Amino acid sequence: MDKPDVSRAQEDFLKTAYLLNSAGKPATNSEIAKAMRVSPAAATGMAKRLGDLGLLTYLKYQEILLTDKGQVIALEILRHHRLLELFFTETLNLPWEVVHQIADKFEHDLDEVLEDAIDSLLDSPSIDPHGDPIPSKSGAMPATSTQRLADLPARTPRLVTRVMTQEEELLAYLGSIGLRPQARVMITERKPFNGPLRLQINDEENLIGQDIANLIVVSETDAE
Amino acid sequence: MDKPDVSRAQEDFLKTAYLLNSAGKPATNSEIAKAMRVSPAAATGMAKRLGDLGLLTYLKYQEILLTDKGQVIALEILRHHRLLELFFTETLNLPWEVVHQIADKFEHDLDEVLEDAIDSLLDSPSIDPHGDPIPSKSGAMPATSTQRLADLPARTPRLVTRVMTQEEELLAYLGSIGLRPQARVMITERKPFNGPLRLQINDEENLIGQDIANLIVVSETDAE
DNA sequence: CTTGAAAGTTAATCTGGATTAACTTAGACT
DNA sequence: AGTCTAAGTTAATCCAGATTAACTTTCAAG
Repeated sequence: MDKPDVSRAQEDFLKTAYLLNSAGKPATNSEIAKAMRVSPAAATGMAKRLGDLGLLTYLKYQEILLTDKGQVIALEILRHHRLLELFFTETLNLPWEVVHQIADKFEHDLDEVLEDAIDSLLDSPSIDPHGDPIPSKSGAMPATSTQRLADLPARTPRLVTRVMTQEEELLAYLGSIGLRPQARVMITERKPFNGPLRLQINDEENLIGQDIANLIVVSETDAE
Repeated sequence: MDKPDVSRAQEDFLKTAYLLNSAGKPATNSEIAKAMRVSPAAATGMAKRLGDLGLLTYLKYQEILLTDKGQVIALEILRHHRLLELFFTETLNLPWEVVHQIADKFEHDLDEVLEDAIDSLLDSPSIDPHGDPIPSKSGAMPATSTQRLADLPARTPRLVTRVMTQEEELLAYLGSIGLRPQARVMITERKPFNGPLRLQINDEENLIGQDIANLIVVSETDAE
């Protein structure tokens, strides 16, 4: 198996395309350009290059689709990213709102020796500090719940499994009110017209808006 | 204080120049090019660019000299490198012969939050696993012994303080015979004409050649 | 004080990745 | 069907960093 030599910019592009797809959005040129904070023209150029490398299929004006080879690389980078996030929170007690940007830089340079050492230190983890699934070394993505807190009926106790944002200030806030993976949550009241939710978080009362509730993923079955 | 935005290649160049100097060699174009594994022409080009940035003084056909600003950057990178080496050996039990190449990649991306977290986890260490001094955050380089094992008189007990190679196989070998920082060493016999040395390493007998003995730095005073 | 090898520089060229500006295409809406 | 806007592409251009090939300097040794 030949592994084409891929630059960081290329890895980032593949990762971005993959993440858009897995968020249900099509990997269009403009979305990718926006996410990578480069001009649309730059994204077009990169798509062509990666198409030539056989890592994605690029057809003018069409959505970009990763090939198997491209997806393997995207998953590898994602695995690196999430392993690193967990590693840094575990070993250094760094708060969950800072590890994302750190991992973004290191993910491209994580060689296999280090990857394996981290994996075994952490006991082959399957989720990172935000609850995002960590692909296995073979490229399998662990299944995750799709139940959003925003869609949960009232008086249904659940566990938070995932918090789907990387915004630093927001994460800091959510952490401060205990809204993080493993927390027990239950909606006690829903205000009408998509109004705020009254919540119990580990037996503490709180109030959050729909936007935030939609970022919180909870377990699909009752909390024990 | 404005920090010019410096690329990895530029950081590597500055680091290389600094290391050559501190090994007593002049930072000449060819030495730098050789150490960085690029063509001499590439080194010339880089020297010009860094000269324009005010990070070194470049005069045609002359030895390269880092400016204060250039040295600050070199020391910062070196600090990152050595902190990372220590961090990875400590947290992951990685052997000392593998951490160098890993740190070479990560050193450019170590941001301050992470640097400080590592520094405090490790209790502001002043040497890395090879005994190389770790510059302080303010840029002070800890003093180190200059006594080479190769120059040590016989029957003089000392402690190994530093092992000056990054060659993987050699480090693995030296580690296997216990020749690493903190080991007690004493030369018991010197064969003539720069011949091999008979050594006691932590009370075990062994035999090494001059070349290797010259890479081993020992304490300047007797082992306790 | 010349000279020749080693060191260093310059010139031409390449590539990846980026930009802006101008043009083209797709697709929803009248 | 025609048209307007948003999305996408192309073209021209830039820069960093690299290469090879050809030239120039330096300096030690005769």
